[in-house]
Amino acid sequence: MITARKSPTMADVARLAGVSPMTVSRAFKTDSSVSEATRGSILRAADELGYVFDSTASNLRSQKTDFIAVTIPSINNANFAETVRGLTEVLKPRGLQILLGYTDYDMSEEERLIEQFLRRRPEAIVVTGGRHTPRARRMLEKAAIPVVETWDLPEDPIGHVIGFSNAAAVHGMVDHFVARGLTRIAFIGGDTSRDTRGADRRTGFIAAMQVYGLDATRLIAAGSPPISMREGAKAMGRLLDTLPDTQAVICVSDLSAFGALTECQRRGVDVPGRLWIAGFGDYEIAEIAVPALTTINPFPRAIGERTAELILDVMDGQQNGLARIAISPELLIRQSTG
Amino acid sequence: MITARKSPTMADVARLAGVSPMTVSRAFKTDSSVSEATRGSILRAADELGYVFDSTASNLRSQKTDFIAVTIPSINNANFAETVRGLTEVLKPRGLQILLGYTDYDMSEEERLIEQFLRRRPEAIVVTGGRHTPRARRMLEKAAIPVVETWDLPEDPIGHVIGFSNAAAVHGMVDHFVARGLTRIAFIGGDTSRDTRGADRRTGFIAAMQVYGLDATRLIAAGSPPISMREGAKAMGRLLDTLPDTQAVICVSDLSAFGALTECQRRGVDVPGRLWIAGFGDYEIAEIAVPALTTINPFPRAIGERTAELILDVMDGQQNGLARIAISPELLIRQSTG
DNA sequence: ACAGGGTATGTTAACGATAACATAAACAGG
DNA sequence: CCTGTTTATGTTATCGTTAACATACCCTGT
Repeated sequence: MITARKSPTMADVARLAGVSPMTVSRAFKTDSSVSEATRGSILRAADELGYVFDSTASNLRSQKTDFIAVTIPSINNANFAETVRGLTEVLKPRGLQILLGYTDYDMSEEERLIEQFLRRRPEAIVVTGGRHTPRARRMLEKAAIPVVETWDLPEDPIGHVIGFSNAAAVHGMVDHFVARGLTRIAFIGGDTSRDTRGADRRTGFIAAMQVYGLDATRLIAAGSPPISMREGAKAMGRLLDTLPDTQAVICVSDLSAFGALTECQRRGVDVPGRLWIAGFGDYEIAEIAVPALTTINPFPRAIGERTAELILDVMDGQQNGLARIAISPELLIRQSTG
Repeated sequence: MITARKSPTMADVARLAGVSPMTVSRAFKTDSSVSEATRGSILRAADELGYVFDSTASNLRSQKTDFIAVTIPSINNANFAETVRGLTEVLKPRGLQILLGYTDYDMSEEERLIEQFLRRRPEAIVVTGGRHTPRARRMLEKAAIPVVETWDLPEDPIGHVIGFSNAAAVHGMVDHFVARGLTRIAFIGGDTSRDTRGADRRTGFIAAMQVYGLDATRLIAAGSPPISMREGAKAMGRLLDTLPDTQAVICVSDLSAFGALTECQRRGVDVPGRLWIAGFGDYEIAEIAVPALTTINPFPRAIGERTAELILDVMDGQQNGLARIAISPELLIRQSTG
């Protein structure tokens, strides 16, 4: 800390090791042809000087950053975290690093992030969802790198797509309930379409109810998305107060579903005896709650893994056209529904 | 996509706008002195060409990356997520971007990450916890940037510290239970010290029990940290089977505490009637569970905010020596304990 | 009218690595 | 023994931006 002189460069290491800077550069990438003796003395010299490789220079000259930019709606969400883990796990062995940002479910924040990220010259960019501001969309379209939209199956994709239909998944859940003989089914979700995937789930609910000619107006709006356990509980309170004859509730996520369940526990409402509750996402809480919650597993880890594999294929020239990979969510029937 | 020619540079923009590249550079940083007319025509030219500012070149020349490197143990953890949110919120307005990586509670993975990150020349680096591999420690010591260790109060810190004593926090919880007259208290945690903060909590538990001359051997090891809800439930099963006279259980986190609670629900064990349960972290589930869980709030958001503020102060030359900021966790007594 | 000071722009060189090309030495095969 | 190939290293120029310095012009006050 006393001597704050400039940090050493490859030239310094080269001088100490008695070789040219180019040889030092080669010694630092494992695949290159440098004799073991030379590499040894270079690494020793680097260690002695406390040399730290400078990626910023390397990035500029080689026009490669080894960054994969990723935007997710929230960093505090087990589902998106799993997608990021899937991505990381596949990309790390290839020396690619994730540049992660979260949008707080805000499209204009997403736009800001995308702009920032593209300036850093990532090798590819992964975004969550298929809806973006016009400017964000334009930036992605013009970016000369692979673009992957995930967690959705947009009709008019920008580039590659790896996801599923949120609407169809919830539709399938309604199908199941109707097949079991229920008719008075409600939906708890956020009160705006900030969370577009949540809005799609509500859309799927309404569409399914209408297919069966059932009342599709039992919709409880529970605050600004993403709604929390607490908001789920409050919404359930309102539902029990205003539509007490409801037979089943589908919640926009497992978190709100669990909150709803706790409200039933507080009020002594028997689940599933008097009311069924289902969620979305297959969070850990859904499996362990008492009763365990019926939910939908969208395979978030697989979304991340497939996305990473696709990116690697594109980089290797193995993938030519634009991919559109549909993940099939799985309906998990548990004790909370019958 | 048809024309894949090289992307335009400032020189191209300059040519089209009829100015020098330097003026383009100035036009792209808001604070600089460029006439409104010139800036306008430059931005128009940039837009026409689809120019995207190249940070990699800027970073190299200006020796500034505007990156703040941050490593956390897990990306799927509401507590660490809050810390990252606190960091982001304070750093974003200053144009600083977080370079986030997670270690999976693995010190050698942390070492790998730190090395990768330092190569990217961040303006500062934030790590979670005070224990690192010798090499990681050396790299941080030699890094010519501010280093902040968080979520802990290490005795021999590398640089700045913003955190709290996990041991002392749990000690305080034991104090409370003992004051309420309990003597047979157990601890549920992971079975290795991979999660050093979890291990510190167990240490604090044992120390406190010994202070009161109580049996400090009611320790249930529940798998590799961080332990999940499921593992918490399994551990509670073992506790009820082997030490049925236990009066209270302190769990290493709210997640395992909630898992433990569900096991009691499945077995018909009354909480808090027959057994008290407490957790750590003040996750949302602790507040909404029925009964609500007693826990400890370590103010993860504040840790992030204070850390970011400290970094800004150091960068502004407002902070000279090494900071050591102690956060005081808050004990939250809820229905699950009495 | 002229020194003094700000404002708007230009010129030059450099940040630290490496792609592309060049070369010397070692080696192999007929 | 000589040509052809491989292996290990060196030389040169460059990636795209901006720090540092230079300059031209327009004020303003006395």
